[in-house]
Parts: sequence; structure tokens; C-alpha cells
Amino acid sequence: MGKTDENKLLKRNALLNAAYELFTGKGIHKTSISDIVERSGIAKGTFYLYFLDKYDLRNKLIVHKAGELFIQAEKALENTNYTVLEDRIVFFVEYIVDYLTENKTLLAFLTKNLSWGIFKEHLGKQTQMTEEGEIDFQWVLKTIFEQSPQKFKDPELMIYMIIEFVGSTVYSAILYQEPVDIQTLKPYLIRTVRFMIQDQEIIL
Amino acid sequence: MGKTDENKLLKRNALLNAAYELFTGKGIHKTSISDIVERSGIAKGTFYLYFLDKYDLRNKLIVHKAGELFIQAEKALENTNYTVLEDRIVFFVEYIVDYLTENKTLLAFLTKNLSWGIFKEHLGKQTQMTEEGEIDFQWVLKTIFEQSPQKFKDPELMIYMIIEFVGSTVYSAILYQEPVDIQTLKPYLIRTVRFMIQDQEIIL
Amino acid sequence: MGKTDENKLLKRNALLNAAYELFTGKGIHKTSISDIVERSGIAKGTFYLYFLDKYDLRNKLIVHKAGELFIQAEKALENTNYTVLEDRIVFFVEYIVDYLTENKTLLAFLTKNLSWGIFKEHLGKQTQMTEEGEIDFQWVLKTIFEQSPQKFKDPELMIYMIIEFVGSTVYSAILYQEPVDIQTLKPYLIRTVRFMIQDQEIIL
Amino acid sequence: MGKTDENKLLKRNALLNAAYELFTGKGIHKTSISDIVERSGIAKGTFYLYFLDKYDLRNKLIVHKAGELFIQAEKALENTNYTVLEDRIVFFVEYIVDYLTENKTLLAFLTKNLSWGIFKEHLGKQTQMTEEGEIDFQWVLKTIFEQSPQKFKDPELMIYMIIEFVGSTVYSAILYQEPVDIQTLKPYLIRTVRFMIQDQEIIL
DNA sequence: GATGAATGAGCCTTCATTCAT
DNA sequence: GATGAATGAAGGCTCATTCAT
Repeated sequence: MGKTDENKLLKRNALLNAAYELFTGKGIHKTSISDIVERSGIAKGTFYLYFLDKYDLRNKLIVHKAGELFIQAEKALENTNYTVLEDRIVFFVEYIVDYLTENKTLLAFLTKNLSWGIFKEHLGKQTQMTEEGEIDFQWVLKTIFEQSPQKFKDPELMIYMIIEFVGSTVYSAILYQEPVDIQTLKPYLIRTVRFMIQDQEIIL
Repeated sequence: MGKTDENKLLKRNALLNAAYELFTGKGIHKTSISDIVERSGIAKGTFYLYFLDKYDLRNKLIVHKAGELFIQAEKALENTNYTVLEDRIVFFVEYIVDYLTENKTLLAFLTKNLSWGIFKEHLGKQTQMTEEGEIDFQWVLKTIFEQSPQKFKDPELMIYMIIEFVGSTVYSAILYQEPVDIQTLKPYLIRTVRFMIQDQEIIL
Repeated sequence: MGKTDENKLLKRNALLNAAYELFTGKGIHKTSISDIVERSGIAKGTFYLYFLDKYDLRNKLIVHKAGELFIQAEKALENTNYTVLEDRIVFFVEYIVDYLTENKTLLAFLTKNLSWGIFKEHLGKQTQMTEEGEIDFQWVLKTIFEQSPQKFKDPELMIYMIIEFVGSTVYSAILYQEPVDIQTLKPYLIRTVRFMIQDQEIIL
Repeated sequence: MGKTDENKLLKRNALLNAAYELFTGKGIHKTSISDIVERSGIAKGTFYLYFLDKYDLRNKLIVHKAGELFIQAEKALENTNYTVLEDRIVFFVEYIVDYLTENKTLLAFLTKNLSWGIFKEHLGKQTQMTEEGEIDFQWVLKTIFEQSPQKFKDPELMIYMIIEFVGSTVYSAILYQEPVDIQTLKPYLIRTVRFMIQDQEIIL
């Protein structure tokens, strides 16, 4: 990587980090581009060399943050001995719920911004840069389902329902303990997720 | 009601209606107060006699629209013979899903704005004016659960999970047929809702 | 006084009092007519039955407050045995300085608003309603100078210089003890006032 | 000075000049920021790059204008042979009175806005840029009093009384010839100033 | 006389975006 | 590529004043 390219990456990251702090701190709508460049110590005009506008930056930030989280969960999963797909999915869900319970800022950012649309479009299609290389989520998911001895009627629908259910349900419980705290919610959550999976399973 | 009060109600409704059209049309953030008063044919200053700002209006609009919808579903439910609570809830959910399928504008408005917080705070505590009188949702729900022979571990949690699950899941299916269309989704939806209820049921 | 007239006076006074509190509290420019009528519990439209606008009210308030103060000082003077005009003026000045030292709100209001122009126009020409009747300051001053055995080159100029000097000098000393406190300032003040008087005196 | 810095100074001065004309023309409260930028031919947003608001601009304008005047009076004083401090002060006062008599706009602006507080805070502490360099008024005054063979009880109080007396007294006389014109007032003014000085002088 | 809902002109301020340096 | 001063459209909001009741 040349010195120029390195410098470019530094600038880009400075903008992303400043934006993440501001978005989670006072919300995206009260964050101006002036705020972002001021906090990152970069000139205003430079912003436009890296992003189209505030929302372009946000989208890239979501993909970045959600990708990191999924990669971590994936790695953790690989260190387990779970082989049954249902167990693997439940582990994955639990890992993410626990992680978000520890990291409320990330939770707030993701639930306000992550949608199935963005998930499919970016996390699914694009490849993710990791330290070990790249991950293609679409491909990973496909592989997982193909390799599994259990078969499902509509895997994508199943994933969709789980993501939406967990995502929408977890937010208020973690942040406000409303209507119950996350520890109380979790057993119901897990059981429901297991039901969703079994409901889709094709019994041979 | 005096002529003045009548006129005030007219103005308030004109603002609410104009705002609803604009919010659903181009989104709340691209809708300015100028837009709202212009469309409703009311002077700008008058806006501030009825609402604190755009977001105050939005909150009142959500409560109004969601209230209407719930009252309708409630009425329809009363015309059925369902007595088992599980069946009543499922009917309620199906009614709302069907209604939102027909009325995509309302769907878009509600799913983008309705949260458990607003539901609890407004729909729960305040009473709703209807043509036949007022409805206190908190009280209605409480009564329903008390009168039911079936008992549940945590009724509020159950309602919460159902609302969040249905609300988050239905949006993309109805509007974009993604990942599947609503008719495909519905059976899974209903089965999962039934599971959630049974999972909370106390077996005597 | 009829019941209607009585009511009118009540309303007028309510407005004057509310305005005085607001003007001294947050300044005239940050006080709106809405503020005044709200605090006085009177309808907005009614304001315009009594005053042309905020500044009309202010002028009437100044005349009212300054008049009260001068009448008090005048009364106190009559209870003394001072006969020499110089002594009488000095007593008058000291009385007012002491009074304003005790009543900083009035001081702030008057020094920010009272000018020679208003003094001449209103306190001089108009008559003041008191409990014992009316006082015409112009006439009082004229009489005082005519009755005095001491004669002065230009009595009006003398009064002007004393008022402006004392008025401008006393404010910062009382309120902020800057550059010195009022007790330190007073001897110099008095001596200078005496000089101003002597400088105008015609020695026969 | 680079081209950019030069341009910035031009913009700033254009705003200051436009504001001065408007403030003296129709008063600060009837002058809007829109008026100022319109007259100076500068975009509205640019105003906020240089000043916080209308009042921030006014304060900087007062300091600027009063500073100019004092520097001129100081220069004129240096061209005289007056050595006795009393004579030097009297010359200074007369110079300023004469100057303001010729320049009624400046008079109106300064008497409405200049106060002892601003004088102390800005003219006293900060240094003034002149063509020949900078002047520190605090230091100049201190030096003058230290070098003078005559000593005074409280030099600051003396200056305060003179400034307030002259400032408050001169306005109406110059602008409205009320209660007398400035030429009639001047002898009394000067005599009183001389008295104030002598009254503070320490006779050895 | 009294009311207060309604008005709409006009203010301050922010901000995404541009472009000369 | 990087900068940041300049722009001006657009938004939120206030408020003196009017007038039908």
C-alpha cells in the first residue's frame, strides 16, 4: 500500500469513526457534515472526496459495523462443536444478543439503521474485508444450508423472520428493560427461534 | 360545541390530514412545516397553536391512526364467535395484517413510526375517542386477560413479542414481496404467533 | 368612580405591573406583548385598548415610576427645615440616591430608560396624580426657584446637569461597585453637585 | 498577508461599515442581519463566519469607533505644550466634545452604546491597532498619572466621573440644543471637570 | 368593552455544496 | 488531492396586530 493510499484510508477511517460517535451520540439527523469533519479534523471539502453525503456514509458504516459483528459471531461459532444447524443458529443468535447487551451503543446504531433491505443488498452481495481475507455472506449462508443434513422449506424466509424478530424485540429490552429485561426475554426468544427453525424443517 | 371550537377542530384535522399525506408521500424528514401549512391552507403561525413542532404532530398522528386501526379490529372481533383467547388474538393479528395489506400507506406510516414505547405510553394509558364513546386500551387488555379462563405467565411480554414480530416482519413482505409475499409469509406468521401464546400459557 | 372605570384602572395597572416585572426581569426587548398579557391574566386584544404598543407602555411606566420617586423625595424634603436652595437640592439628590441604593430594580429600570427628553416632556408638562391630588412638576420647579432668595443664571441647565451627572454616575457604583461603591462615590458626588449649583449662582 | 486573508479583512470591514450606517440610521433594533448583509453585498451565511450575532458585531464596532476617537484625541494632545495634568485632561475633553459636535452620527452611536463597562473591559485591557502600532489605554493612563507631578486620590474614579458626566450631558445639547446648545454648555462643563480634578488632587 | 384564535411577514440560523487557491 | 471561505436556499419559529364573536 503506497503512502498516499495509506493516507487516504486514514482519512476515510477518521471520517467513519467521527460519524459513528456523532450518530450514536446525538442522532444522524442532528449530526451535520460540519460536525463530522470538525471532529475528525479533516477539511470540509475533503468529505466529498470519500462520500456522496451523510447517508452514503451511514450506509457504509452500517455495513461495516454489522459485518464486523457477524464475522465475530461466525468465528466464535467455529470454535464450538455444534453441528446441528438449529443449534448453530441459536448459538449465533445468542452470541449477537449477548454482544449487543454489552455494547449498547452498537445496538442503538444497528437497530435504528439495519434493515432487511440493507442486509440483503450489502451484507449478502458484497464481500467483506477481514484481516484474514474476505467473506461473502451470501456464499457462506448458501454453503451452510447446502452442507447441512437438515433441509428447510425456505431458508431465506427463515433467516428473515429470525433477524426481524430478534432485532425488533431485543432493543427495548436491553436499553430500557421494557417490558422485561433481556435476561427474562432470552428464554422466550430462544424457544421461539427454535420453533421458527423447526417449523421450516423438512422431515424426511 | 361552539362555532369557535368547531373551527378549531377543523383546523387541527386539516393539519393532521395534510401532514399524513406528506409524511407518507415524501417522508417526515423531507416534509417541512411550510409544506404542511401550505397543503392545509392554514397560516404558518396557526400551526404552532396546535402542535409544538413536526414531531409532536407526528406522535399525535401515530396515536390517532393506530388507535383507529385497533378500534376497528376490536369491533370486528366482537362480531365473531371466538372465545378462546389464542383464537381471538390470532383473529386480531390476521385482521390487522389484512387491513395493512389493503392499506399500504398506513402500513408504511405505522411501521416506520410505531414503537412499543409509544404504544404503551399513548395507546395504553390514554383513552381513545370513538363514535360510540371512549376506549381505554390498557383496561380492555387487562379485562380480556382477566376474563379469559386461560392464564399466561407474562401477558404484557406476550403482547410485546407479537406486536414486534408481526410489525417488523410484515412490512417488507407486503410492500416489496421480499423475501416472500405476504400470503406466503402468513401461515408461518400465524403458527409462530400461536407458538408464542402457547409458550406463555400456564397449563393447569 | 363607576364600576366600569374601576375595572379599567385595574386592568391598566395589571398590565403596568406585569410589564414592569418583565422589563426589569428580562429586559424590554426580550419581553413580548404575549408575555405581558399572559402574566397579567388579560386577553391579548385588551392590551391595545390601553396602550399603543410596548414602547408606549414603557414610556407611561417610566413617567409613573419616576413621578412616584420624585413625589416621595419632595414629601421627605418638606419634613426638613432646609431653606437654602442648595441644601434642598442636595437633600433631594441624596434622598434619591439612597432610595435607589435600596431599590436596585427601580434603579436599573430608570437609568436604562429615563432621559432628559422624557423628563421634560412628561414629568415637566403633565400633572401627576397623587393621593392628595395632582402635582405639576414644571410649576413646582418654577415656584421653587422664584421663591428662593438665591438666583441662578440658568436653572433648567443646572437641573439638567445634576440629573444627568447623578443618573449616569450612580448606576454602575450601586449595581456593580464599579469603579467604587456608592458610599465612596457619594461625597465626591455631593461636592460636585454643590459646585454645579454655586457655579450657577448669581452673587448679588 | 495572503490573498485570502486580505479578502477576509475586506468582508469583515464591509460588514462593520454597513452595520454602522444602519445602526446610526435606523437604530440597532430595527436593523436586521438581512439588512446588514444586503447593504454590504455579502451572503447571509458569511455574516456568521465573522460575528456571533448583531450584538457581537455592535460591541466590536463600539470598541473600534471609540478606540479611533481616543487615539485621535491622544495624538492631538501630543502636539500641544500642556504639561499640567488638569490642562491635559481638559484639552482631551474639549477635543472629544468638539469632534462629536462635528460628527453627530458618531455621537449618537457612542452615547447610546458606550458604557463604563465596555470602556474598562475593551478599551482598557486590549491593545488598539493603529497605523503606527498599538496603544494600550490602560497602560497609557497609568503612565500619565505616574509621570504627573500632581497626585490624585483615586484616578480611576476621577476618569469615570468625567466620562460619565461629559458623555451623558453632551448628547442632548449637541443633537437637540436642549436644554441649551453645546456652546452654552461648554463653559459650565469645563469648569465642572476642572472642579472634579481639583477635588481629587492631593495638595502636598 | 373584552376576548383570543388567526394571521403572515419577517426574523435568525443552519447547512450541504462549490470552487478558487 | 486537500483545503476552508463563501454561498444562499430553506427551515423553524416568533410576534405584533386584527377582528369576528
